[in-house]
Amino acid sequence: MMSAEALPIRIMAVDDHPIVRQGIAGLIATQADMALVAEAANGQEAVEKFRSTQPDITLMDLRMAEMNGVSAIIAIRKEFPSARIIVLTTYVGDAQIVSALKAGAQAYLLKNTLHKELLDTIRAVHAGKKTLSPEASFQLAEHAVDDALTPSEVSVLRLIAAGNANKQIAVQLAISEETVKSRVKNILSKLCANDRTHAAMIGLKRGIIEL
Amino acid sequence: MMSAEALPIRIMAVDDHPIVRQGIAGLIATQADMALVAEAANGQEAVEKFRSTQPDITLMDLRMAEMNGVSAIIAIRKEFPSARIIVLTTYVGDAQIVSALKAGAQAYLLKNTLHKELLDTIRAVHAGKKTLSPEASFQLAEHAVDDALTPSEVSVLRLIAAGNANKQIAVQLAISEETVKSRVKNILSKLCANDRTHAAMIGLKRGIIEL
DNA sequence: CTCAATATAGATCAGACGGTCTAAATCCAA
DNA sequence: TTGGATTTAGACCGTCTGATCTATATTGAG
Repeated sequence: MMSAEALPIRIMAVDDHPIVRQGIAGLIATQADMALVAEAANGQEAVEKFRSTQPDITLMDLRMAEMNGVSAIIAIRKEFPSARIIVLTTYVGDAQIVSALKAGAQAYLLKNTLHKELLDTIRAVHAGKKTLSPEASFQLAEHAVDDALTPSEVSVLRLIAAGNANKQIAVQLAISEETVKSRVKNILSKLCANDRTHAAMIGLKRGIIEL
Repeated sequence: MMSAEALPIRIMAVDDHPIVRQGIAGLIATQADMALVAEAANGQEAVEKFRSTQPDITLMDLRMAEMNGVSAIIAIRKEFPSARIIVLTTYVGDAQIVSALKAGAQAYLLKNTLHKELLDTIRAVHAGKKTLSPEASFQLAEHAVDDALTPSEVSVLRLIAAGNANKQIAVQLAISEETVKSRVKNILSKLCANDRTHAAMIGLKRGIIEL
């Protein structure tokens, strides 16, 4: 039989904002069954700290300098396949949610989540469950699976957003202008965009490309 | 002569993320000369709470639902012209910084600010000084004053970003298509953009328009 | 292995876009 | 009130864009 004072859930917080880490630390401190054992300000640090402390649960932001959250999740789970990671971030679009879950995140929470929901999720994931916040699920449901852009379409979209004409894109990707046009056509169709500008904005909103 | 135990600096935190407010609360709690007297999750709440508590210093995020930070600053300073407000936000572009300062903010800090710098700024602003974080100053210095878009140019840029053609923009703004073209020309020139798509992205990056 | 999806490439064409030039009405500040 | 900025509007023109159509090579999944 387990002791009444079981081992606390060991947690690492990864976020580039000191204030957010402070907030997580304060929240965890009020919970008897949890302990904050590490903090990291970017993905690189997160991987190193994970190695040295091996927390039960990692709270991970996605937008960070040095190494973004998705890359950090991939790196950590490559070394520690059983790592349990909860993404805790502001709205970044359905494409980012998909990437994070594919990379091996167990849960996805938005930062405007209430304290109780965050604590519940930590305990649920520690117990082996997978969860998605209602908002995240909604974002995913909004877009059918088949409207995902192919990698080469994404590369074209990125160059469109940077202000390149089809001809310039063709040169940079070493393909013909006609091919670029084909991809643009597909992009507009998949994203339901009126024109290339609209497509770039939708790509941003959905997290397919970054600013 | 003042007592050794002077009145603490009364602070309000405005941010739509509970975790950030928790972080600010935790930080303030460690300082003997400060006290958190109010919290608000959006601009609307911020105005109401300001009325009832009249804090010495308000820490204000910019991106919030209901009422954004700039509107809240304007509303608060209309009623209380001596209100001292520190903007505490993630990078949102030079245009937003200008708006916030014009609205009457005394200081502008990025959320990746270290705790010490935030505390220093609170004390400095409470003592009547105005400060800008180095990053904010840099963002401002990057763009000359004369490359600011006029209000009508901004309205065109917003419609460009929404995926409208010049003809559609003309109808929506009740002006001729030639006029729209004139504005587009000015926008491209002022923002140093290759095309309308590039202009929309730059507008976003600089906080001239929102997603 | 086979089917479907993807990447590639081309022709054609109307319409949209962006550059250049001009110019009048309005409005605000010096 | 006078000059400067803004807003409005137009002509002209070459280029780019997006729609439609076709068609082959490659690749990955079943």
